[in-house]
Amino acid sequence: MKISTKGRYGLTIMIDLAKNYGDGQSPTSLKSIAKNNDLSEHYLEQLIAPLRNAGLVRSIRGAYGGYILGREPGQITSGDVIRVLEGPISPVEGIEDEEPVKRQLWIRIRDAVKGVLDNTTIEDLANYKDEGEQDSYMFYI
Amino acid sequence: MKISTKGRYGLTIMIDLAKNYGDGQSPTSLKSIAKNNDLSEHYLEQLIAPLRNAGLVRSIRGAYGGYILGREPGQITSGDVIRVLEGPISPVEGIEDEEPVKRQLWIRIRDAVKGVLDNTTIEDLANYKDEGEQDSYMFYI
DNA sequence: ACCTATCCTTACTATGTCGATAGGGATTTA
DNA sequence: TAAATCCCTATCGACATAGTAAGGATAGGT
Repeated sequence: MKISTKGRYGLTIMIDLAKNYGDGQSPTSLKSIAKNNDLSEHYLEQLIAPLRNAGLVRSIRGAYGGYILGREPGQITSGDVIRVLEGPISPVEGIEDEEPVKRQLWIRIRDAVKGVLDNTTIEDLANYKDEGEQDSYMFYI
Repeated sequence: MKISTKGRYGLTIMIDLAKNYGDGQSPTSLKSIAKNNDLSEHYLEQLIAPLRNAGLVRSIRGAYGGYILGREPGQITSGDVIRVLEGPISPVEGIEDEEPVKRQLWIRIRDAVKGVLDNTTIEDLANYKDEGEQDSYMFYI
């Protein structure tokens, strides 16, 4: 029941691109994103390929190339990113094959997660300001 | 982002035990549960061991033995079962290590899933009656 | 006392995914 | 034409999943 580094690094990429969005649209290189976040550039290349295929980012090749967001940060949700990199948002494979008793449980979970992911845009994440201590009590399981 | 067969079969076991709960407390054999649900008895043995260690089921050894729920079905949540078999409910490993921007997203997802799992008891699941067509439109991703 | 049903434990295996690393090719700007 | 960048395919070690295999321990029924 975990989101892997694919989805997590994918969000990292998208948030970085969102922060650079708009200032003359000069592309951001993967190298700088990798360095910024202390990640393997080579690994990020594999993650950004599906994001490009899905139209979530556009690429500019050649020297001084890089990536820019495919549309406004407010028009891309974290659900868009997670779905591309992790597959459908669902707590089980083949939810429709489950018997009704458990199916309704999986559907409730799925809809709860969708509710969060589809209502949080990349813009929301890029603009997030840490409000301080409001989450210090949050680490119960 | 999936719940594996461990958690799913674990719920299946608990629901079966809940259905037999109360009628003289005669234990239910794993064999019958396995047959009922067309699962490998041997595999279920491995899943029920942690459930027993956690006190969610009690075992009676010997001929005519089997398992009974460790407490009333209404006092056991699906979250109890999932946590025992799948580990902590959290969309990422080490949520507290994530930077605040993404951490708040993971926390929202975690709390949404917890809300469902911790408020659905085994009794709820065992008593579920299929209401018919109310979920025929539910298979969008 | 013995047989058998059941629980209990450990070991093994096949398959797939994760999280990269390796090595190079294609394209564009200066 | 050199350098920066995107692009593509292959490979790899570690780990988890979903079992199978083999047998031991316990207790009820006869």
